[in-house]
Amino acid sequence: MPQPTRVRFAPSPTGFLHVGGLRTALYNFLFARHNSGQFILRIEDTDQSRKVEGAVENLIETLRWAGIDFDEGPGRTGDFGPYTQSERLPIYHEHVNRLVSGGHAYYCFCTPERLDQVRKQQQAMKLPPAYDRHCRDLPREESEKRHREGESGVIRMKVPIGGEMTFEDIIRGNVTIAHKVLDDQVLLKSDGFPTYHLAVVVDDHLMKISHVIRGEEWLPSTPKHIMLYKYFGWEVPQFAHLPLLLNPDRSKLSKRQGDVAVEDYRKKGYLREAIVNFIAFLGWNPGDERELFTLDDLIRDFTLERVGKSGAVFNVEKLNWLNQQHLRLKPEKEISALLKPLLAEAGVPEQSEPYLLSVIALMKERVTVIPDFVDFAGYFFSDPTEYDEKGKQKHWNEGSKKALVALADRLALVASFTTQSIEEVLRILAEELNVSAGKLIHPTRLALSGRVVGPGLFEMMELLGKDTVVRRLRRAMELM
RNA sequence: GGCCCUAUCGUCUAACGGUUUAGGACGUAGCCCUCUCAAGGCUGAAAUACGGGUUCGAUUCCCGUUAGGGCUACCA
Repeated sequence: MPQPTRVRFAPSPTGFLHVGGLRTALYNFLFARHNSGQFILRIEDTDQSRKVEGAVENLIETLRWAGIDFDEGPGRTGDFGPYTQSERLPIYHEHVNRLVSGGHAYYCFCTPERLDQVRKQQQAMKLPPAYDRHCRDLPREESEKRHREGESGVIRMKVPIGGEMTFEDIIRGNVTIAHKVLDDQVLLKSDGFPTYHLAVVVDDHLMKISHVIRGEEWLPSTPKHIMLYKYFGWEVPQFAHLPLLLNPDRSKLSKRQGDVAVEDYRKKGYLREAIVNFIAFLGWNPGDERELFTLDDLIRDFTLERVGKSGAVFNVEKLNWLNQQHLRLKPEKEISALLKPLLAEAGVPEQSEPYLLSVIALMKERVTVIPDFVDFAGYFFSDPTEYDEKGKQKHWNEGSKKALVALADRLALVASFTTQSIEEVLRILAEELNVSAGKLIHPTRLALSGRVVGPGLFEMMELLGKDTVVRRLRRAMELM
């Protein structure tokens, strides 16, 4: 009977969800769904000093926004809770004590000052910094006594002095690390909290995690984790270490070189579909030439075998393109729902739904993110007050003004104000005036929208309606 | 410094020893379409880091060099 697939995303609540974190969460989620397994959210808040208020709620909300829902986790029932590490302290104490009794871990009473001094000496001697194992061979009775008497200290794991460890990573194959480069890692801090290394192993085992899918930064410490599994006598899960996400200069993706919080992209008006699609492709591909994927498509096709090994640069240009693609696929009604709050915020009076839908239909192939509708299509909601300077120089002169006066007069008489009839009126006028249609089209667009770019003029005019068109045409005479 | 990982167009990537004049996408250049801008279509420039092996044959396997990244905390 094969083990059921159970994976987890285990962030620490130190701020906003990072795009790298989102990708780790996404891959875990996709892997779980693809294999009909469970996806668990666990909060790793063992560092009291780095805790950020509201970070957990923010994290969950961002995952929810992205469409990544978890089966077990904080605020959800599950058989393996609690899912927040700070609520599991007794579990870690019990387990670390087992390690001490078994001779696999020991009390260490070295002060931070001594540790610091040792490190400095090692550095001065150009030795690799590591704990000098000062307390490793303290007699058990002595250390138990000192502990009982309340002496402050930590518990460290005992790493074998010689030998090496080889483990298999689904993405990277065999990785070998010599025991001698491994430190006697602290497992339990003096504040009674476990370190990541203890907590992750205990929880992954207790929560029956089958595959540990996490960032590459954990690769060097994986041997310590495996060692702990062995010390406990537990079965070791499978590991998959994901390549890192990079800045354009190929350093680890960070603030300062652009936005790294998923929330930032959300605020900029990127679609969740585009973000998810884009993030998924940073390190994974389906093996063929398809690029447009919905979350369901990803679930269907995602496998760890097709995840790459090398870091991927987060390239906004491609995200923009993907966002455009998803925007085109998205029903106008949904775009409208996303757009309305932005319009309200910009002070645009409430529009009727059919009108808004028509504006979206006309503009959606010309925008990259949702706020572009507000920035580029404001003239659909109010008369222009400014006119493009270059456009004025190019298209606005006595001739065009005169022509537009005539155009306004004729349009005012049109009974059925449709794209076709408007175009007919304009082209006939152009012919009569013996000028090219462009000589009327460009100044008309300028007068109606204040801009030199935009959707097809006749469609735009139909949508604006006769009254508005005639009014703006006449108004432009005075304003320009 | 030590250890580990990685290395195909500017970027994301395909190729799992031969079907390859190394394919696609973004971006970029040009053309077409056209009332502008987009969208769309077509065309172009653009890569196997370097050096050794192994092999009849290496982008693909091995070694080294170089470069980049990660780790090296009582942070995760």
